[in-house]
This record gives sequence, structure tokens and C-alpha cells, in this order.
Amino acid sequence: MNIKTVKNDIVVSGVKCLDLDLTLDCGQAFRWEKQDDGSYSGVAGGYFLNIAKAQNGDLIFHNTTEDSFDSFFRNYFDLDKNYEKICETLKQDDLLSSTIDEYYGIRILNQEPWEALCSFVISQQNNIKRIKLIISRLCRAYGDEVANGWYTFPTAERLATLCEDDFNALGCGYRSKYLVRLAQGVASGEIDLQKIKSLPLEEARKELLNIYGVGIKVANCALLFGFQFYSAFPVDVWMKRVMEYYPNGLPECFDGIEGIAQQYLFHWARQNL
DNA sequence: GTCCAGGCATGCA
DNA sequence: TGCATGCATGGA
Repeated sequence: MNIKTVKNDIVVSGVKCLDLDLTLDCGQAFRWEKQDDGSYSGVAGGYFLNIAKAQNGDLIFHNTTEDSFDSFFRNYFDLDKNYEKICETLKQDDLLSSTIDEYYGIRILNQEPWEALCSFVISQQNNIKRIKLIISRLCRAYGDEVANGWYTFPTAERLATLCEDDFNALGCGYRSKYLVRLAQGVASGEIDLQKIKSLPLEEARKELLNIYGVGIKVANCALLFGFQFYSAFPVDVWMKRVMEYYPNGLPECFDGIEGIAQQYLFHWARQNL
């Protein structure tokens, strides 16, 4: 990987296995919007970003400072992880062998714990299009505008000032009561996300399961997408269908990277089942 | 109009 | 421990 600054852009070359469509629009993050030129715009880590992939494969982080790249986006896009090698390992599995060839370039985004946890509470019993709709309303109403029309994900402290009806007004439905208590718990420090991130997987999962409105699926999504636990393996209605292909449990080649395997299988299921 | 979506809490056996 | 049920809402 080679990183250089060109005018106001950061240009990263030599990154293999990163497809913007497959990674930014595959149901792990809900705030990226494809632009007419094929690039993606969104807000993450409190920064507005437009990212594009050049013909030669270079990643172009438009109007990005070295500071925000080093401190946030480098890790957010998981640029230091060798996905090429991971995919080779996963391809020992028959189903993934063809799936990875077909959908090459899915990465796990290392999102912020609070945004991931809150987003996946909203996600339950909901479709991706409507999850995006609700989260976009939430950010517009209670986030900070960091670029013209682009808002940060609201802090737990800000959301802790809301009542159930405020969430209802955004279309959160029956999840509103969960969100009220989640925001208040995080804002008060009763739920300590940084501490959860530092725990071993099983203990971190146990802590998340104690939260009102968080079950096994939401916990695993948060662990994988927001707490950097690559072994977390979320099973939703799509993955339940996939699991019929693994009657004897997950293959050994998934060990330690179950979550990455899951993301390929999830995408395959949504396209084919 | 009916069905479904990156499920969960609750009650009951 | 396991299973049935109710839950909000927008898109297909």
C-alpha cells in the first residue's frame, strides 16, 4: 500500500480486494450514497468523505486530510488487513470458492461502536432500504451538519434527551423504547462501549446481550461491524437459509474470520436465495 | 389488500 | 430451555 497526498486528496494505491459497491452498499453500513460518477459520499467518524476508485485501481479520498486518514479512514476501510490472503483461505470452502470469485472485494468496515450498535438495534425486523431511511432521518434531525446536507450520526448524549415519541416520529416503530434506554444507558456510562471493545469476544457478547432490545443477532452485528470482532457470525433470516448448506457447522477455514465469510454468504444469499 | 424485512421481549409449557 | 405471539412501518 502506497499513500500520497495530491492537492487536497489522499491517493492510496496497491489496495487489493476492495470493491466500493460491495463494501459500502452491502448492509453493514447504512450511510453511504452512490453518486452519479460512481463514487460514494457519506459521513463516518464525524468526517464527510467522498471516495472514488480510479481506473487504475487507486483509491481517492477526496478533500481528506492526512490527519483524518491516519486517525480514522485507514482503519475504517480495514486497509492494513490482507483480504487477498483471507479470501484464499476462505475459498477452501466449496460455496465460498465460487461466491468470492463472483463478489470479490467485500470488506468489513470498522465502524464506531455507538453508531453500529444503535444502527443495528434499528435494523431488527426491518429491511435495508427502510433502515437507511430511518437512520438518515435520525442524523438529519439530531446530528451535526459537517458538509452541505451531510450530518454526523448523533451522539448517545444527544439521543438521551429524546423520548419515545421522538423516535416514533422518525419511524422507529416498536424499537423506539429500546433506543430511549440504549441512548440513556450509553450516555450515563452504565453501558461502557470502550470497555466492551476491550473484552474477549464471549464476554463482550454477554455484555451486549444485557442491553434491552439487543438479542443475539444485533449483538453479533455490533461485534463484527462496530467492535472489530472478526469471529462474530450474525445469523439473520437470510443467513438462516444459508445455514442449510452447512448442516455440520462452519468449516475449519472460517476460524477467526467467520464474520468475513458471513458477509460474502449474506450477499450471495440476498442475490440468489 | 397481503407479505416481508440484517429480531426482540414476553409469557407459558 | 424451547416455542408461540405481538410488535411499527414502508416497499414490493
